[in-house]
Amino acid sequence: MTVTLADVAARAQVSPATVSRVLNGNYPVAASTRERVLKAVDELDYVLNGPASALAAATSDLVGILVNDIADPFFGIMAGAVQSEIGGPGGRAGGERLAVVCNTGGTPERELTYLTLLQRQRAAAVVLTGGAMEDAAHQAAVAAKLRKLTEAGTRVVLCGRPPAPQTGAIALTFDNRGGGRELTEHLIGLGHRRIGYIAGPEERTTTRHRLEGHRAALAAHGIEEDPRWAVHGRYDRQSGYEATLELLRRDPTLTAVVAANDTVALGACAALRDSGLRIPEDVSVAGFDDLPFSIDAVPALTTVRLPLAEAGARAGRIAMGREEAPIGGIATVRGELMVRGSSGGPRV
Amino acid sequence: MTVTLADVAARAQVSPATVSRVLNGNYPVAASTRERVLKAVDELDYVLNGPASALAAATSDLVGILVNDIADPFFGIMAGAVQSEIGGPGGRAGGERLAVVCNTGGTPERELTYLTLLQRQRAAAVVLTGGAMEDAAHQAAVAAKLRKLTEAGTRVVLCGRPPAPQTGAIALTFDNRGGGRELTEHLIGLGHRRIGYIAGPEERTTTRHRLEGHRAALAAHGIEEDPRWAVHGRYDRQSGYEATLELLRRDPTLTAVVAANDTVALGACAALRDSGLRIPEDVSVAGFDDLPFSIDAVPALTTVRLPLAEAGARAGRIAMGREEAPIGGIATVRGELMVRGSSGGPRV
DNA sequence: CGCGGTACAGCAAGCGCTTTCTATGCGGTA
DNA sequence: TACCGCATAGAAAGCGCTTGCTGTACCGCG
Repeated sequence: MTVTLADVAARAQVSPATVSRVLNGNYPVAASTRERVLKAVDELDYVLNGPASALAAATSDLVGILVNDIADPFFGIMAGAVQSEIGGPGGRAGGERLAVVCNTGGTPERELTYLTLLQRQRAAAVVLTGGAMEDAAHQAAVAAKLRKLTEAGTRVVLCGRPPAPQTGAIALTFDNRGGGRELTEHLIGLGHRRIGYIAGPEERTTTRHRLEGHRAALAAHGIEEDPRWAVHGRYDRQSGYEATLELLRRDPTLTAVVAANDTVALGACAALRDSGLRIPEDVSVAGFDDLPFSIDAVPALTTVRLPLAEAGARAGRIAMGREEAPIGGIATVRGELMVRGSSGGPRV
Repeated sequence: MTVTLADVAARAQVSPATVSRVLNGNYPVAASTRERVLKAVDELDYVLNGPASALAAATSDLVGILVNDIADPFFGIMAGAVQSEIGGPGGRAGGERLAVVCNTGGTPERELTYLTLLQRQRAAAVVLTGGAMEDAAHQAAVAAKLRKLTEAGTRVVLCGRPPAPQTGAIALTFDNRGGGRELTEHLIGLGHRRIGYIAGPEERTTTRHRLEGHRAALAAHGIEEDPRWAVHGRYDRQSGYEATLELLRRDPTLTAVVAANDTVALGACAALRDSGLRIPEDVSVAGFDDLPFSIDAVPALTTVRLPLAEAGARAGRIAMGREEAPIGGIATVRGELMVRGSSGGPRV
């Protein structure tokens, strides 16, 4: 039925061992033999049995990439960058690796299940992207899982996620707090004092850090935050739209709105326009991430650029052992303030 | 070192066979025995060895999803939908499947390599998304690969791709031609006669079909197309920007520009604005796909909505054998014209 | 009381590959 | 010429799991 190593061996008149060695290329094989084997492989159209090989060699060429939402470019960009570095087809590395992109939907259970599934597949490495859940029980469970993975020799890299101490995981953390602070300071510098904030889901680290940065900026400038100025929502456009209307209802005198990310900011812009407000003349808007479409918003979005592709690529290289891990296993990746048309001085 | 089935068996005082059966649940096991086994599994923190199990059972729980560009929401949305249906964690199906999202970058070699890699892993199913390359040699190679896969029992589904006859693959094809035609007819109906077209890469089926639809509309209305009105580019924003400038240079009297997709349309909008032209008063713009951000463009983009999530979900169900394949193995998925602010009557 | 049937549980043979250890042949050196 | 070592190929023992087949109780029934 299906052709096996043994078939190839028979055809090439060598032992299965020799065929295996030709295919893996980590043992001396005479050139003439090698050619004979390769010819047989070609003629029989032989394809290695991955599971069998993984079992025998106790290694696998699978690399897991966990993302919260694969339809969101924020994750897509990182995942693509990781994949380009792990040496899949077209990658730079030697062996061919299969990237397994897992969509957790941001739910703890699926995150754990995928981690187990990857552990079951004996994945060579795992990259977790995006913010973590703040639920203590879940964090402990994930940490335990990560520890198991690293102990079993799987390299674990966190990309855009807070460090997971005692797990052996390498962390490339985004400086969400610093970026958030810089962004709000920019608005304050423009003269804004009444600034609304549309935060992401409460239980996410990313949400909390960005909000903390925002508040730090307010505090640093002696601005007391009105509790009405902050709303929590999801990381999507509709949430931004609704939250903005809510914000406007609570305090129509706001002169600026900071969104949890660019997608939310787009929703905010739509809500403002639909409310008859001009951007930035009446209300300034700012986002976070600098996703590709942000520059095409009208006016172009002021935001904090996160080097998603670079971070993802680095995470991929570290996962493959092709780049040294940062000292202490933790590196902070900074964002860059991008001032564009959506922010301006407040109306007088 | 690592705990195996045998360890669990020993601890539960049963044979390995019994443990396996408890875990797979496809053979009667007394409730008391089952509990003892599960307790042992829990206590030992046992995780099944995927490769070993796949080898022994000659099946795998991997499902491959090929996309051209994972950072592009067009593919991300489809991939996410497929994944939600294949019964991974959170999915509806029973067994837990691992979705393997492979980023081909739109290159033939990587597409083939990934297909081989999936074949090697004995994937349970493979879903190919997005347009195909029109290179004859490559198409033949892919067709051969697909045939091998289906022959080996792997279900193959094409989502948003032309059918691959004689391969056993099920095709869910987007009606790009019909959508393109409808879109251009809308513009013609508004009074436009001088319409520029920014096509995608030449060798893609998607590109060709959309362009054919456009031309069919022109022909149907007796409009002779000026060769200067069409430019080819990539499916990205920058390409749209540059192509639009080129179009404007070639014929400044154009009253409308149709883009290969929404992303390209966004670039076109930017180029028009930077050229001092108003949308749609001076030039109308239209896109294709109706990606989430299209409604947030200013003015909102007139486009053809493709039911990406629905198609992806259906592809996933078919791949899992949970939905019957369409008769003849081919189904056409139609787009829906979305008329929004970016298109209006031509300037007089 | 004996027998067929049912409901479990175990044995053991692989699944297709990798890899250690062992064999063989040959050239070079003393 | 005899011996040693190197280069290369093969034999065979698993890797950890699944599953067909073979027990072995125990039940109910005639």
